[in-house]
Amino acid sequence: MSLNQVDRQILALIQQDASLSTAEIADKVGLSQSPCWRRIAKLEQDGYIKGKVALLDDKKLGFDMLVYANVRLSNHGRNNLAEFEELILSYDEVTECYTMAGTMDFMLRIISKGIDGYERFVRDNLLNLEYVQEVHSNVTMTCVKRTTALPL
Amino acid sequence: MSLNQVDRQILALIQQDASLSTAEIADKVGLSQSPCWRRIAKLEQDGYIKGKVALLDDKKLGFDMLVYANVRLSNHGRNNLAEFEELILSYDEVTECYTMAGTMDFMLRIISKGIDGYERFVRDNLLNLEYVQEVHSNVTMTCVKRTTALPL
DNA sequence: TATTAAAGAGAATAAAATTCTCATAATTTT
DNA sequence: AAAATTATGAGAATTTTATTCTCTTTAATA
Repeated sequence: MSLNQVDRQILALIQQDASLSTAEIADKVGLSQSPCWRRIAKLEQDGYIKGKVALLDDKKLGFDMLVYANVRLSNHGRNNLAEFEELILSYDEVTECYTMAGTMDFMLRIISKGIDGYERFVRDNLLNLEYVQEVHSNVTMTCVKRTTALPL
Repeated sequence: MSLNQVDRQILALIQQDASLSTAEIADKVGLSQSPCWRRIAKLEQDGYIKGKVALLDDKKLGFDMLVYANVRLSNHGRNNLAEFEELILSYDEVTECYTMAGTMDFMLRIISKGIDGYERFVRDNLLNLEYVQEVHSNVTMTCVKRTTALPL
């Protein structure tokens, strides 16, 4: 099952604004409402659309600290990767986590309230773990751009 | 204007799933539909909710390459920050961009199709610029976690 | 060329969003 | 403390949107 041009257009639209009505979308892509609706339903069914979410204003809610932290585990820790990853999933402050090519590190995106909030998180939840060998914090200053949209 | 417990609950819910109906949300937070709707409307009005978007499956759409690139500008480039940032905004492959504390670098989150897609992007759009001094690519391997939700 | 499968249009229905009116509780003012 | 104002909730009414259905057209296949 593959996507045609209209499908891509639909995806491009709703990844920017999921509050568009199917009628509006239909209009923009040159379809009538019901087939447009069916396409969207199919895109969800087939898993192209993972979900719809509201994006909140982090600054306004007090989250003024955004840090990308590189975490290096000890040899011992590498045998408990599953455990570490479970923990990461449970920490709401960690909004993203990747393993990196080259190094044996994890990169974490950590959002918190103030430097103190960040320090508390790192101390209590990362340095805490015996198998965490090193945490290197890369603090962001200004957000120039941030979008969830893919370059379709 | 400040948020009460119910407002926070509402935000916590819709940042996870924006397809919930106001009736469902109302139910979960212990309100009836209309006041719940009004709260949500106010949260939008007041800017706590920046928007609603559909999250797409990047892998499924062919975006299998995710890189965090550190970009260092020359002295000359630092006098054209505005121009550089404008460009960044125009590149759909760059989904995030921050200036970093400490260094005078930018950190870019770049999503593309394959190594070749990435290389093409960097060559054509970054190395291209005379005032870009250095691009350091940090390639991600596995995505352990990724959410847009704030730790409310 | 006949036949089947995909995909679109438009109308009908169901569900949800939005608005309105009224009641209650909290807060402020006198 | 009483009166008045404001904020917030409930429920019904209305409008809009999502969803389903039927029919037609187009495209693909035998």
